[in-house]
Amino acid sequence: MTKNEMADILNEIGTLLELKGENPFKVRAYQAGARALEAIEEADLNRLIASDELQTVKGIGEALAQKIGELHTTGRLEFFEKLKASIEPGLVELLQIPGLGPKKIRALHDQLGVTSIALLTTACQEGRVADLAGFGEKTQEKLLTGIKNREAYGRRHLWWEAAESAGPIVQGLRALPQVTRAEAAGSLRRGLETVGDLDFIVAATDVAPVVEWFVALPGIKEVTAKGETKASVRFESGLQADLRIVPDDQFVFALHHFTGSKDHNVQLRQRALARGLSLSEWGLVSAAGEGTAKQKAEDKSQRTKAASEKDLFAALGLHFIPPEMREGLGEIEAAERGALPRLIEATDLRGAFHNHTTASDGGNTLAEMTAAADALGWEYLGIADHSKSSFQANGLSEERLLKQVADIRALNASKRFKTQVFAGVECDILADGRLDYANEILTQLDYIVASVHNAFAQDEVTMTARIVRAIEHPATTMLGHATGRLLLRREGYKVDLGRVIDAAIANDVIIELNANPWRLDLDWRHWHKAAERGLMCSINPDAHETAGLSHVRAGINAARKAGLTKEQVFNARPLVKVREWLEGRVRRAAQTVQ
DNA sequence: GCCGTTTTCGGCCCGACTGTTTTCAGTCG
Repeated sequence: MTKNEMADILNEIGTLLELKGENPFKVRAYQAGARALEAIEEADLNRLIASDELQTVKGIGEALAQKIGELHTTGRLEFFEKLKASIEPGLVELLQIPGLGPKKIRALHDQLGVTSIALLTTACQEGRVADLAGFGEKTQEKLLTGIKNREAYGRRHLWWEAAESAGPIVQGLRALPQVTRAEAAGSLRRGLETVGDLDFIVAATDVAPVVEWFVALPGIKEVTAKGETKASVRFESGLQADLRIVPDDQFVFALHHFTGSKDHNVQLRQRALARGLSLSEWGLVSAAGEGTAKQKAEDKSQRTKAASEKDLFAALGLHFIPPEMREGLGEIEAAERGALPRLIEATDLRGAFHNHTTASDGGNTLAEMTAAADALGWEYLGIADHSKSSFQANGLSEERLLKQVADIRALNASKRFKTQVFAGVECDILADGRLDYANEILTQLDYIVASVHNAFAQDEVTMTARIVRAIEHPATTMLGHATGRLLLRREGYKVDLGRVIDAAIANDVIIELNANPWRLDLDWRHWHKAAERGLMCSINPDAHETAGLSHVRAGINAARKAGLTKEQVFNARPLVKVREWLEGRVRRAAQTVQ
């Protein structure tokens, strides 16, 4: 059983205990244990279990260590199976309905015998829910609506699409006369690959007109909350947006609060408490004395001053933590040690590889793509059209590929653009791990992106061996989209990424961080440790048209979440260095294959 | 269930909003 499967079980235990009405802190302990488990490297985990040291991991105590050990050795957990058997399975899905938590679900179950969404629907329609204590007509109606819209409401949205929706709203808010500052916060600001809802934090001199403007935005389907400091709306698209309004001198605290993940915020508040301080979205105040943190924060003299988030972190003895890193994955400890990396920035990129043209399935010609890269100020652009086996994508025959290489050489010689074009190919990794062209073709190119485009259903051992074989090919420069996943649409193929990463490091092969907003593959969660071990990253837009070049922005988000520096990203290097490195690879490949 | 530079027991982040209530519980983030 893999560690992620074990973590899933711990999370499920948490959910089941919650439904049983268990102590919420116990529930949280299981969830925290699951996260702690996920953060351990597979190899370290085996060692920790073998040496009986799992309890040294923060968040895992005696009980969890025993349970993880049982799962690891037997693949089963008796406690879990008994727990599962003791709860109606239909109750778990009731948690998905907005407005229903464990307490209300228990009331519905105990008093009305509700054990599924179907039975709840009937009970609502017959008016029996409204008669329960703590429920009413409105609740009953809300539950019916929630059931009806469950699918659309529960859906997450691509970061890219959420950012496109949020941009105009932030601009509109900033243009209001009452607004002094406005930012989008939440997972959007953290650059997470998918976003659940939008959060807007606004500093304003007068609240009401801002709220009225917000709830009248075009495309709003319903206003779900409207109070003195916040409003919530839901758009036709299913996307929900929350607006929070604060006085200007409390803006920093609110922005921080609604940016951090739940874990990050909990950890930071615990840190504050350990220092005798209490942190909330309203301010950082002394934890001593009467009154809530909010009440104290209303008194300026009691509130720690913070003109920026940097001041807020400094008041807690921390270096500034960039928004992308605020996931509660160890960034606070790193910030305390002053060990946070200097993250790569969008302006560090000097070019990009893995871009398509009309020669295969792209929408723009070689010249148009180059002109677009030139307009972005890029020093170089790598073209990598599909190879011959990708028939569905109009993959290039040897003849067409060599023609394109000649076209690229001619374009460079013409000096029509400042941007230098590298001739490459996105070469299919065939089902047995061979590349899609003979060596004498491959060695005429500047670089090769090797990618899997078929036989996704291979088992993990076969797929891993296939990809490793492609990595070991001397002509391979980089590995394309390592898992083939499409966010919110398709799981990646099964592959042992640890072995793939080891092979890439051993063979000096780059792995791409495919920046297409649907892919973001290899996932940022794998990058930090891999890069520390020497894996080189390339942020590749996989552009199929000129506009697609801008997708590197999404890749930068992911790289920053992973804590990557510009030194760890190949296409942050200047042209001369890149050319030198690629030429060295080609020379070596030519010698090896002869 | 976890954890400890006040604690091995008694805490565990903090606040807004809604709906159902006449002072608060439940849910949500």
